Amino acid sequence: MTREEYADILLPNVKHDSAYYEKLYPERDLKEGAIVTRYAPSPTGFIHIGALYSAFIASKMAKQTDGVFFLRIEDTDQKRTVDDGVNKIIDDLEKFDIKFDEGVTPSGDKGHYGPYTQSERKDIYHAFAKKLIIEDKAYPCFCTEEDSKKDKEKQEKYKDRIGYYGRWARCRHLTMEEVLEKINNGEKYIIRLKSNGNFNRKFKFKDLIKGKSDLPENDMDIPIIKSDGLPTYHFAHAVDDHLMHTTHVIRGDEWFSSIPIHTQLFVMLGFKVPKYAHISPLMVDDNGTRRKLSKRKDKEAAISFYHEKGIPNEAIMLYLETVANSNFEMWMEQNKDKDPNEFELDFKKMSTGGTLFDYDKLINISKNYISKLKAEEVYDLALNHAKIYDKDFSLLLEKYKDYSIQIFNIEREQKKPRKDIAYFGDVKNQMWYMYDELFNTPTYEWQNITDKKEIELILNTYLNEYYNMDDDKDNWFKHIQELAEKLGYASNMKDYKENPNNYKGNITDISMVIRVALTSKSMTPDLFEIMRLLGSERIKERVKKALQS
RNA sequence: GGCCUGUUGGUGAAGCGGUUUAACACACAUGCCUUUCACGCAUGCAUUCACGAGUUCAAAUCUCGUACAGGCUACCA
Repeated sequence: MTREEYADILLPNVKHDSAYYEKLYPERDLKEGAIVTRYAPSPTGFIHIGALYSAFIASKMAKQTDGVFFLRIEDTDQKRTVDDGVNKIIDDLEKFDIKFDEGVTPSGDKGHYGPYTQSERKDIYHAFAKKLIIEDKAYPCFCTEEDSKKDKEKQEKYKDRIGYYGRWARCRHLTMEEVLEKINNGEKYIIRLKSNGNFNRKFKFKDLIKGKSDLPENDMDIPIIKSDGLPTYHFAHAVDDHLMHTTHVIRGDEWFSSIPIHTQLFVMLGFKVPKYAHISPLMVDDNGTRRKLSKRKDKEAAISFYHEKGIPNEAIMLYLETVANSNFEMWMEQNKDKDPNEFELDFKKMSTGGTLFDYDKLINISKNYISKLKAEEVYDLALNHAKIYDKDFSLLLEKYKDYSIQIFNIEREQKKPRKDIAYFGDVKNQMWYMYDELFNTPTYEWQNITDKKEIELILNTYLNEYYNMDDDKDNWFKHIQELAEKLGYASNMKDYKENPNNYKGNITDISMVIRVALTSKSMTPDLFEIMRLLGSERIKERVKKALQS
């Protein structure tokens, strides 16, 4: 029996041979230096921030070199795949403006290097596995789970390296006849690589991010085709990235230790080894120790967490970019007029250790981002957020649209805008008192002056003698100063600081009484603007209300 | 257990053999400015780069050992 016939029995019904597929996927016609890379998730549900991070880096690298970025779905583990998982991934990434040049889309594949879903490429993997069998670089293995468990126990006992290799690779030396007999008996099998590596020999490897290192050769006869006929990750990676002409494999650093397997697979298959860039993971502090951000344990791993808070997607991207390349922030500072997209990411500037996910920093970036938006943009975004997470508040925003925009415009759209909205979930908390519907039973935060009589005196004197709704800001302030003087308060801080004993208090006390009476809060944006928006009717009403409380 | 990788302040980091008294940003603290808060401005916050030894005229930067942390060690990706 020839090896071809033998391979046919092991992997029957393969329509084409590997040469056929090699021809089907020709070299890409791209300019020098163009990066062809991919995002290759398993469809296991929502996308988390770590995945978003690597998808972003990969997409940006392709874009800035006029390369190709494609989406490949790695669904070779059928137990883990989730219904509609693919659409969720595409949806999520779209929100962050990450788009694919080719690959899986909701309406089918796009591009000439498909299919882009691994479960649809079974015939292709089998063609290449057959090639390996014919060349005596792969063989069937009939070991059961029981067998490998026993071997593992022995290996542990004798302190031997754990795994299926060398003398432990018992099916490696089965003769063709023995194999055929087992198949006739109906025994199940997988296909394993016949490794030619020597664990005690090292080879030099250069990762684009991690730099140079010496790695031991792989000597494990790793599975390449599972008993369900689907390939393992390693094998699919080699076949797909070769056929799809991926130039750079950009992925999470948990794959780094599989490099010996992957380079070996490429070489044994006769493929050119691609360049690798292993991204270090985002970490969290878990009671003093750091660990990788976990989809299951950490609420901040889910994209929905930020969505719920109302942190703009753009701010998240800005944050991820500063984590990716720490010189990004400085670049932004020096190129204020430029689009952040013009910044070029550099593998060499990516950190090699795990980065602690810094929520404070994200908030700061978000705050700065929102402060630069126009009032109307803030209104739209706040409304969108409220529509989902605070229906009642969204109704108010819609009912008083112009009024709300004016509130958002206080101390905004100027050189040094107010930075008080960190995320849209916080908007109501900052401006609820501007809506009568929400100003029902406020708790007044009186400061310094708490004596009811004094408060009453200040407010009444102000309303009766100094308040003029038509005042501009200068006159308005002048009137407050006059009020202060009349009641024995210092009208400017300098005088007060020189002789504090000459006064009952100072102008800040007077303003505070008015501020708290009108809003109940001691911290608000500019009082003059607030009063202008409230209007004289409501000012009078609110003063009355405050005095009754 | 084995094999890799990493370790610069509260955090992210820059620096990678000599003008570095270790950039910059976040956080924190104080002061100034301001009718409050915020903004802005100023100042402070690592005498030292996990620890130990070595190489060198010179080390955060090179070498080795130790400790700690992370990853991999599946017919999961």
